[in-house]
Amino acid sequence: MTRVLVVDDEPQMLRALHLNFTARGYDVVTAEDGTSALNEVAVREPDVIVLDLGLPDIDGLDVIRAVRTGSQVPIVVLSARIGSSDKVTALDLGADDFVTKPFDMNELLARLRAATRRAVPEASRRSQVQFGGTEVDLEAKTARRDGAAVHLTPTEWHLLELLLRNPGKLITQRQLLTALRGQPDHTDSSYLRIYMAQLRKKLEAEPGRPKHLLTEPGMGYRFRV
Amino acid sequence: MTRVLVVDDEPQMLRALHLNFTARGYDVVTAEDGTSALNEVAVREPDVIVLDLGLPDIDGLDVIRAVRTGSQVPIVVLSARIGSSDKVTALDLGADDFVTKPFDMNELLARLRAATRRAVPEASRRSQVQFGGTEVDLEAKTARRDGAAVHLTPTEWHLLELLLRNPGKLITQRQLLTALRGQPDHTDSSYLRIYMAQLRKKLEAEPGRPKHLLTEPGMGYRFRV
DNA sequence: GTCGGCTGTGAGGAAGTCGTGAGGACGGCG
DNA sequence: CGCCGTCCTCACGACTTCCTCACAGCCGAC
Repeated sequence: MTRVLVVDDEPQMLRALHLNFTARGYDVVTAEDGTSALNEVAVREPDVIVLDLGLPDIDGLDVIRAVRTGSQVPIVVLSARIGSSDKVTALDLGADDFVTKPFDMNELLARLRAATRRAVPEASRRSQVQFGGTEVDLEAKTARRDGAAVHLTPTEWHLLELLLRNPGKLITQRQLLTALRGQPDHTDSSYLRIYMAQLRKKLEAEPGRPKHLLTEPGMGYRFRV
Repeated sequence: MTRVLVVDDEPQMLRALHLNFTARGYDVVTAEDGTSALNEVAVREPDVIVLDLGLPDIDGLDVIRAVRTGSQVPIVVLSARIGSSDKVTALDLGADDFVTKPFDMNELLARLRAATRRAVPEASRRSQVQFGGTEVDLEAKTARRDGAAVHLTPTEWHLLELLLRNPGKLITQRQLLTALRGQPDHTDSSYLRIYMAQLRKKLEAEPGRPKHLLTEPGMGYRFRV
């Protein structure tokens, strides 16, 4: 379910949006000022933000700036300010769309759909990945094999995350070594080999015949769903 | 340079947009009807489209639909139709933004920047090449022939990448040999021949009669789309 | 027609890479 | 101080990939 964070200081507007969005099947989170909005962004990780520019504590434009320093979540600005300079500024700060009050609810909903649709596909962000009989939560740093909890070391997590965050994509040995250790000095891949072996032993049904953590001889490794 | 395709049937509006976009450093391509618009999309591969809904031949909404069947290029709709139902339809068909005439040029430019900014980075789009029944993703290092995954060795990837990154261009044997091995000492082309043969066997419909990985006798090889 | 150069194809040994087991080095913790 | 988990190196069989060689087919030159 898509989670939308609605930020507006007018309780009436907040209620109206909450009602409409909930009716359309969104999971709604609300905030009445910039501080709590930024907090909700960090804690609840919404899939899209509807943001009013006129907030009591922080200026809406600064909220956009703050959100964009750490997230690519789509932001639809909703504001009574009709000056085009505000629109331009908001959009250039990283907002995805700008709707002026008063607005048509159907149009807002359509723009919301457009904003979430073109967002980075959830798959590449999603922290929970499943393959074979294995479940991995990159966020919570938990892994299960056939329901049983599996323990992974920090290096194993690092390696696994690189592969799972790029499903289907080949990650070269150089990339992996550079990420795991500081420098890519070692062209020696023996280091990678033992860690891949450990991951396979812990996560693959048949470690000797991996079906998801694949080797590309002479190049690197790849995660296949 | 960002290439923008402007589609509008009013010559005056077309001129105004052309002028403004060019002044802002865009590479502008224009079309006055839906047919030529679709043609330009295919031929010029714009990075963003500004589309007027009122076209003489095809309905603007159908243009959106047609573009979206083969491309993810951002579309900013520009229209005099102010009914919210058109907005909703356009956005749900895959348009990225909707601006009603009359509009503020600065706002349009800002929305254009927003649309291009959040688009899929160029690198990951350009790295996918298709020809015949073959799909190649140079970034992810994946290849498919009639939907089935095909495995390529490092040398094969190297050779294929050289050719695909220079579509239509002749690559001499010397260039290829220098790239694959360290030194161009060997003028012997037998080495290249076996690798070209492997690529054709894996990627061409009829390896004996290649249609895309072509030989230029005495010179080198060439990739034709 | 014949010849020489170039290309496509098959086979096979050489070289490099990978998976695996064993084991030492280091640091945190009781 | 000893224990334990983690990091990291080394060595060896198995496997993939690289690269050479030899030969047949095609094409233009003469």
